[in-house]
Amino acid sequence: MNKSFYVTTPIYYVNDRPHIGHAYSTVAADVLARYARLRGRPTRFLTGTDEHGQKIEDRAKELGKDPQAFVDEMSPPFRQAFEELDCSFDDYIRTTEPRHERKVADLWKILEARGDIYLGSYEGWYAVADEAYITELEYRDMSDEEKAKRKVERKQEESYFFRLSKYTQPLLDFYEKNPTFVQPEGRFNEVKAFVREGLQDLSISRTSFRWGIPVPGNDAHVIYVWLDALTNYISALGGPAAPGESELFDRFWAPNAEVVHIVGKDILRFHAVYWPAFLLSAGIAPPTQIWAHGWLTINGEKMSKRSGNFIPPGPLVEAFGADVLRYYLMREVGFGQDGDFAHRNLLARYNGELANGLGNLLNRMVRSIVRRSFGGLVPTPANREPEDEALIAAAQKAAQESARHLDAIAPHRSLDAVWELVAAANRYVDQTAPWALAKEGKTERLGQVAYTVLESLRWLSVLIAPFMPAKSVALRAQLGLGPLEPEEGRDAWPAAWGELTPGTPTAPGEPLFPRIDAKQEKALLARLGVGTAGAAAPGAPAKKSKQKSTNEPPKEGTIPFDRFLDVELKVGLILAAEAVPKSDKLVKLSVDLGEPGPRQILAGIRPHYAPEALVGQRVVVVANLAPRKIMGLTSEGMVLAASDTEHGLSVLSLDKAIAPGTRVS
RNA sequence: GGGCCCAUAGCUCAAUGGUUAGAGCCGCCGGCUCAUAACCGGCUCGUUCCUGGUUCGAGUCCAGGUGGGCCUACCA
Repeated sequence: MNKSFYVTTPIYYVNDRPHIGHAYSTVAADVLARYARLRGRPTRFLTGTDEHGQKIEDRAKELGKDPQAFVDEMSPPFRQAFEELDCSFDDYIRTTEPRHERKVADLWKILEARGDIYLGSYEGWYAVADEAYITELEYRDMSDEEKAKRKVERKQEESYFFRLSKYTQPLLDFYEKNPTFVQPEGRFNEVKAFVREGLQDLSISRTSFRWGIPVPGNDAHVIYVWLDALTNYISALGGPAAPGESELFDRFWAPNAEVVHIVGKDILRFHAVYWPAFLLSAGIAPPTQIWAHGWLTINGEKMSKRSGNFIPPGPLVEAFGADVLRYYLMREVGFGQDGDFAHRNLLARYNGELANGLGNLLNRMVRSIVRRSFGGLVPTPANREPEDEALIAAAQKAAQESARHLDAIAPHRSLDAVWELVAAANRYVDQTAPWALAKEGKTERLGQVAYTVLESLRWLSVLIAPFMPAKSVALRAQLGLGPLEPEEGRDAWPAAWGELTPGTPTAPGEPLFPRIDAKQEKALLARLGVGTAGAAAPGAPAKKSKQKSTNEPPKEGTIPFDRFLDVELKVGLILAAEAVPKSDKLVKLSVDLGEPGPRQILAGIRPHYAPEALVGQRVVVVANLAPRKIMGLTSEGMVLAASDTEHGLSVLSLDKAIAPGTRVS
């Protein structure tokens, strides 16, 4: 278990402000890092920002700023947000730092020396927002809104390519040998399926903008942002580097090190396919594991700036404290699954689990029982009764299980296991009824009972430490203990019962988690700008719903009327039709939509209709569909049709001569 | 079109092929009173999506179907 541990978050693109999703990834990585340190493992935790690319260049220009000045302004809020969240990163890398840029160039030269880089040219649809070309199909399947949002444009440029195709088989072999390389497993299946289809060479340079790392030996090109960005994971360690050249690289990117990249499911392919391919080419071992977590919705709705549920972590930290937010994020959502961030649920968990559960346990014992009966000193344990043994067993089980789940990167399960102990301890207090023992003057037994609970609390202070570092310190302070001080090589996870020293003065203090009553709750929610409508009821969290809220929340599976109106259906008169050469299905139609000129629309109806039979037909056309290019031809709309296996396909047509261009409703 | 994943209580989720399918939350009833209107106990709610199959035994394995999510592809 003394393998060194290197955990990373994605580096965050600075064309955005920090939000709860960034917080989620980073907190998860922090929990793993803090846990590893407690276990005595040499640990390194990296986060940072991704600062190159066209989007940044454009945005800076819009603002009339130098790109460097712009990113210098945008990066610190991330760092600050993570500091506020008590994230214990050892390094914060920015891709505009010289230490990084140098290493990206080094990696490029290595790939080039391997013969895996060549100069070619590339034409396709380019999504400026993603800094990536998208396939013809992706383009076609994308809504207009989406295209505008992602700034998709046609582009041709000279480009360097990485021989990704060469790595199809090596990657498949690598996956075979590393069956837990990608987690969760379902995501790994998707990755494998993608690679199995065969990989295309990857364009890894751009000439269309300047804000990037220049290609070594050809200043006309800058290096593709993903090659740039992914390299951060090693550049921050001083890699690529020959053995002995960089101590960090030797230590944390070594055969005996465990390297875990925490990523969002949206960037899995870059991490699970491109990144290991680059590394294989460079003769560097790929990471141990890529963990793809899911997305958070906010009170049941997709997070977006427009709908006002773009949640920055700052106000939440202010309202609840970093630890509570961290706890909620890690407790509520199964890691790897999508989940919902619901303010109501946060409050429910706060009161139910933190205040009533752990907070009250500490309070009833330290501030009341120990203070009154033992003058605030940790009592001396006496003979153990079976019920005491049961609680000790519960503590041991909680420690083992929570560790097991953290080892498996299942933080929510880990907390589940810890709260089993909280519940067991509260039950134990009820069963043993220390107040009755005090009344009966059974001091010895009372001492044993109190000690057992205090020692359980000490264990709990360690078990919660990865999740709630500040609360761990506060809890330990009340027990008369100093903060945990992890040391490499010393496993601090609780294992031995009875390390709490009798006679230690406890320090009863304010409640660890003061209960939030209904009135405060209302005020808090108002301050956070959360209405009652959007918040899920406790115990009945909203299932993720795609609807935007309107006056009356629409029923599941329905859309509001105005959404329907977004689709412009019109009567179209087919003026001409011909089969598209080299296509089995496509028919090229010329359709009158009552506009100055006819539209060219492609339809996959060849097997069911002879082209000439279509001429003169009045059909229903989606008139405001984004144009799509299919087999080199542009289609400016869509003809509605229905099909089943029995009858084949049937085009919707009108039985009266309604004028072309008439709106269908 | 191809593929992957999922479906268990009102909600969120557990259950190496092996008793009577569990836990938390919500709800109801009761107890206790050291404690933060906290804590503890009890109760209600299940055709484990459907139909078949394998097996001594299926929530679990297999086939098909239904519903949902996702990946992928020259279906608008």
